[in-house]
Amino acid sequence: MEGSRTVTMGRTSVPDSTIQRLPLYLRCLLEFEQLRMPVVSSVQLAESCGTNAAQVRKDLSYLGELGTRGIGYDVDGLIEHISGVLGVTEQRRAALVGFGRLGGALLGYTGFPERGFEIVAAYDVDPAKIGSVAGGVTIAPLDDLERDMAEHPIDIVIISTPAAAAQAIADRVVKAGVKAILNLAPVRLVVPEDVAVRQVCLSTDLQVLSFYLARKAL
Amino acid sequence: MEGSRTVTMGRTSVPDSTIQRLPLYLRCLLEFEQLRMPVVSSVQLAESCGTNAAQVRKDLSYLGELGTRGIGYDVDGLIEHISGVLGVTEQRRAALVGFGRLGGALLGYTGFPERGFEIVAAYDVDPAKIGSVAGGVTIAPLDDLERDMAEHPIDIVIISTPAAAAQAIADRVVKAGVKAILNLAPVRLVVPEDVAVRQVCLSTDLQVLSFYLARKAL
DNA sequence: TGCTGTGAAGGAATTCACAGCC
DNA sequence: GGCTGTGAATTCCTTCACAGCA
Repeated sequence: MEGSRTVTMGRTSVPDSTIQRLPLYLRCLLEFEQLRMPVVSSVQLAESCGTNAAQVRKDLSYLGELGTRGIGYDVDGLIEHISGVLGVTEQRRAALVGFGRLGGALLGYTGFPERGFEIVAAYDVDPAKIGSVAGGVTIAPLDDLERDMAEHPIDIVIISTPAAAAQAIADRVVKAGVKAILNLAPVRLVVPEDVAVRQVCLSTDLQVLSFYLARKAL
Repeated sequence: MEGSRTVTMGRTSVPDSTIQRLPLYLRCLLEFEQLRMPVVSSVQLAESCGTNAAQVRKDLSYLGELGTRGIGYDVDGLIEHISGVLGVTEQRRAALVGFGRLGGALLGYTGFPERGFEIVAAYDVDPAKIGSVAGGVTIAPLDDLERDMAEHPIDIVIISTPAAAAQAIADRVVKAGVKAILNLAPVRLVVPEDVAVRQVCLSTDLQVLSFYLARKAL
């Protein structure tokens, strides 16, 4: 990852920026579905997710000819299709490493399953935490990680350890065959290029906001 | 924000993409500082934050002529300068709305102050939570929000309520004069264009990772 | 007529390559 | 010689505008 710009997809290729918007489209479509709307236009979809209609049409056209001219997009069909492209039609198996406050919050979060994810295992090094149960999983010692993953493969690992421990964890899970990591620790992970990493850092986002405040005040 | 691409900055303008990398540079520079390195080159900085040297030089050049040809960038000076541009030289005051598991984790997080932020107030609607203390602040009833903010202005509001409540909170804090919001609820907030919003959604990131897994498996 | 799908145009961001300075 | 700063070139993304179809 890190450097890749587009991803081959069937005969054509989907830009990275489009991929990042697909989850957003999906979320909006699910709202339209709950409103019992059978069809949406690119204008409606754009409005509900804060883009413009041309963007929506271009993005969706990368996935195929999903709409009907003169009518719009079938909501259920589009949900189905985008879910398929994102690979969340069946549940993805995630594991959590680092059962601190943040890790605990994630284990308790009930929104993942309906978005295609389930946290099926959690690990920590602290003996005091091992054995406790949260979100339906029992915290296991970090040493079990490799054995567990060999028995029950994991799609995505979520790292919520302190910064200092994150790289070592990444190395271990990569060696265990994991190809996708969500990193919540404030460090840039170094991984082989066939491993996808996404970095979430609230401090970074806060600093970006701070920049806009600073500009505004000038 | 939402739509803005570049931001005027003195006589010139800084691309949005550059701004998003500044916090990353800052983090790496702080590591160099701890290693007692007085000077870094664009190559070193690029390496430590996973970009390339040309990118680093371009980005930094938007902020002024901060380096010395033949030598590199003065670490302390650059930290100072970027902190200034990001507006985190003095502590920013943040307030948290929604003291659930995630909100609690944020209040407990000790990393914010060293990155220029302090959570100075926290609110919730649940009477059972009001009055409890976490991370040095007492959870106040949501109704106190406007009065508190009138007395002690807040720079940034962090919304960690359920999705359904987020927009109403946003409306209230915007009315109270807040110009920057970090939204952790999985909904697109609608705000006036002079208000900056950043959306953090782990499900979205997980789905993007899932996409890459799906492509890999094809 | 209404709305999608898409080539073409326009605009941004990244990378290149080298002039300019230490 | 080494490294920054930056116009120019390239690549990527977005927007436009309209052809094509229900």
